[in-house]
Amino acid sequence: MAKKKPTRTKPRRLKGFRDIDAGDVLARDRMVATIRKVYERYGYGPLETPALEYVDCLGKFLPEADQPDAGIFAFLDEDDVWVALRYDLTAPLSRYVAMNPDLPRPFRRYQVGPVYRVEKPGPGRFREFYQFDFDSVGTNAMLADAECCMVMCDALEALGIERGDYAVRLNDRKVLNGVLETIGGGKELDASIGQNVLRTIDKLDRVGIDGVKQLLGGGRKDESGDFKAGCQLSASQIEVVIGYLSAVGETRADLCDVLEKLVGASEVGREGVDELRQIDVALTGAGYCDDRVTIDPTVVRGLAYYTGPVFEGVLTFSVVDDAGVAREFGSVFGGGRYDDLVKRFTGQEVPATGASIGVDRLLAALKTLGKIDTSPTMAAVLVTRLDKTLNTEYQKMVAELRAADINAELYIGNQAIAKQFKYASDTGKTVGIVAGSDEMEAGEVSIKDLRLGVELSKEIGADRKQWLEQQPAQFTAKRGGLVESVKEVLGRYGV
RNA sequence: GCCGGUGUAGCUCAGUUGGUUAGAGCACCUGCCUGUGGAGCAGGGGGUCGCAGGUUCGAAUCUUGCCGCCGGUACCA
Repeated sequence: MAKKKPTRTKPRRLKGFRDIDAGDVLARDRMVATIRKVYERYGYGPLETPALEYVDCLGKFLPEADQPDAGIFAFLDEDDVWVALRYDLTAPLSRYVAMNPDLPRPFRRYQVGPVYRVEKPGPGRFREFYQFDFDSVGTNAMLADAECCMVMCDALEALGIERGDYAVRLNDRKVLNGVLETIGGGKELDASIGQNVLRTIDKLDRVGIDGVKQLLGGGRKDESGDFKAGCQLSASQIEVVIGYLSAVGETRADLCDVLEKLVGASEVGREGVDELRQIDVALTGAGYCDDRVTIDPTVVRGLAYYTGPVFEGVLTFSVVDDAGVAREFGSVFGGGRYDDLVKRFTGQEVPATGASIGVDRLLAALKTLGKIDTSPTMAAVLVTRLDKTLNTEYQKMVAELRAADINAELYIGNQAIAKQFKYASDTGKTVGIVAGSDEMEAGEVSIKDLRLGVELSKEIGADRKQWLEQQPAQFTAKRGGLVESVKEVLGRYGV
């Protein structure tokens, strides 16, 4: 008879979710700390809201279907009410503002945390990911939007990304809408067609200008032979859109002049251009010129809730993708003005504007640039336990080191000394301390430079015995000089 | 969601036209070496061949369905 198999639980992880190891957590914390300082320098303060919200407050409840929108993680709570994990930090912010009408306005806050979406995971794309937002609620002044652009610039520069390696690109949804009005012949274009046109413009960087032309018209067949139906615009309408997308100007102000002509008689269009002009003036006044912030008619930023200016921070240096093609790293910041978000709670217009960092993407960028420390270990010193009857003494040693603000770990496993050194090595320690009866009698400790040791070990030949006797990376110190000696070794590596 | 690829040990992969007990390298563990990380040598653990069904005397291999992963596409607050 076959042995009965124990039923074991298979370790599994939810699709699109990640375990984040020490190096990445620490790197992310360092990055977040740097950005937080920039936000605070502008006067933004922190806010935390819960990960779970009532679905209707997130604005994703479908009353007809009597259930939440697909695309969010939702469940019925114990009272049979739909509850969901937040899918961004902006919806909770508007809920918070609506619940706290006495907040001084403009209300300015930053928030960092994980958000959740039920989407197909892809490269660099997860179902749980971090966002880091800052927003100003309660002002319709374009100064606020201009400031968002400045904050993005400052944050990227604070992270060590050099001017020229990034750009903030600015546009205005009202200008986009003005163009749609124009091709509608003065009348409002059918909403779904308008959406489709915006979606198509959003694809510009992937399908190119010719692809956009095809998608605006009859449709497009891609490399795989897949056919995608187009927006069915007329040739003259397409021309207007393409003309708009190709608009250029020497400066932001020049481009505004060009855009003004393109939107023609459209009132929203003119309004949008006027907003861009105000932002330009504010930015120029603050010294943020065209080398950092440009107006880019191709920026759409999804179909979201944006009502006015939209902007994105992109990294312009190129990276080689998996296919071996060099391409721009892409967008790491995105944001814009959303004037209608609080209204659904209070009925009052509460103008707001802000931006959000894709934390994971930006972190990936910093890693490829080598601009972030990803060293995983927190510990610097391992005190080994050669002789288990000396535990008290070992504990004194780590206590002394810790009191001197040195990260010190006492080996708490049960392995022999050889394994202890391997452990020290595997966990990235810089210094190993050994003290057996020999040392104790002499009032000494042995201190080993583990990093030097690993270098020297490369030269060991067959003569292991001699190597062991000499221990060139090791020296003895007076027991009383423990802290000082450890500091000396750590100092060699700037730890 | 749709299209394509793929799934064998912790990792990277072999596994010939279906045929004994499924292999290698790396990693891991033990010993040589009970006071020192590497190398070497010797040994060891670890796989219901993604899951379920079908064909067959016999399936990792052929077949169907499902799932996961990777890539593209759609969507993207």
